Amino acid sequence: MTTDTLSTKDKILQAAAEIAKEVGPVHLSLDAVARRAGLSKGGLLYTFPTKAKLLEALVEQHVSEFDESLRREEAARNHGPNSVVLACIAVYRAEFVCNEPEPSGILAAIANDPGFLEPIRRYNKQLLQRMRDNAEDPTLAMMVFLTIEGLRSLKLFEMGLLSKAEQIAAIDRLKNLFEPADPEMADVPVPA
Amino acid sequence: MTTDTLSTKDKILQAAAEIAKEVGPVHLSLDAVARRAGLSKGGLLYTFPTKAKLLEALVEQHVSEFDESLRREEAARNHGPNSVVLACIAVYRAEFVCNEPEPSGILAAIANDPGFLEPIRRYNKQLLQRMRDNAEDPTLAMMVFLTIEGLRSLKLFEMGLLSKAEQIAAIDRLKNLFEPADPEMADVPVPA
DNA sequence: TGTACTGTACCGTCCGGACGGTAATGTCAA
DNA sequence: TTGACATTACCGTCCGGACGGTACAGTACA
Repeated sequence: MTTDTLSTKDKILQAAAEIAKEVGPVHLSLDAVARRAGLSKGGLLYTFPTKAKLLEALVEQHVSEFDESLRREEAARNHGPNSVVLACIAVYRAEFVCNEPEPSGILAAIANDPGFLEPIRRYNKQLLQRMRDNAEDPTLAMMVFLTIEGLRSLKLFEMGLLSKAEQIAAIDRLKNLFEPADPEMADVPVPA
Repeated sequence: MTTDTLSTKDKILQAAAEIAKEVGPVHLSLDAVARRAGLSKGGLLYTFPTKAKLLEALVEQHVSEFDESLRREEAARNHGPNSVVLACIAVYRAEFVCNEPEPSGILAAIANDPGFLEPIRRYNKQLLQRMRDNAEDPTLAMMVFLTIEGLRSLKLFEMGLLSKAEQIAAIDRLKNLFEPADPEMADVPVPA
């Protein structure tokens, strides 16, 4: 039951993200989503009673998926110093290596109603705080956050500026800023 | 005449960006833009014969404004080494200090038609190339590009994560990576 | 017997865009 | 310098279509 529901939900969510990406959030219609997801409009409205609920789910899905991965990576690092920053880098690296699709759904949600930014704002605020509190060099943590945000943005808008290798190199260089055993080296970047 | 025309155009462009920001790009209607810009729908359609043309102008305006500022800053640095990166940082810093509004218009354009990403993609590709070619440390140039992109993204989505002071500090720290007279220090960040 | 849909028909609203004006200003030739 | 026409910069109205959402009858599986 739950599995079936989730599966249908996921199909819808995926369809919505795809359509938003293809034709732009403005032209994301429930009819098109239903068609792509392989069910009727009635069925779609049965699962998500309004368009707003669908968009909300799109945002929720993305944030909670990221958070789950992050917590897992943090735990794997025993919540030690810099674990939040490193976990964040690891999650982004993984979702990048696994070729996860860009979250066009979020864009669609925001385009429909800027109010959907609020939960994301809240989450990011709290995340950045945790990154800094847990990092040995808070300023550097902020720089990492910004760089990842830059990579994310490039991905979100499908700018094909950097090759996969370049992006992974950037991520790994970021990681190296934190991982050297010698703490005095923590804010010295490795040479190119 | 021309001044009047430009003024009307600018009023429309500004109105469109404001509305997009307030109600979301999806709900950006020509009627609303006309109302906000203080003219009739007919007058609006006279200035921009289609909605697509309006959105195109929104994108064009933003890109060309940035490019003009950039070229100016580059020239001020006599096109010497690192001048592109430094100019880029300076432009972003200036438009940030001057409290320029976030370019919600671009979001609106993209939301209407992802095709509007293409010119931006092209511009960014060429910009990044120029940054690297002109920089003493191309990898570091890329990192700067990503960090600025991160700050941009934060601004675009109005995440109020970093205080003004923090953002300026981040920008200036970025600048310091390139500006020290001693070239051997070029990729060592100043301590926080 | 109910949960999870399908399929269809329909309603009200909104929107982009076309169109037909019009008033003010400019141009130019007789 | 005046009358004829052109251009610019708008106004107000209308329409076809799309979209979100409702309602409801039917169906298939468990």
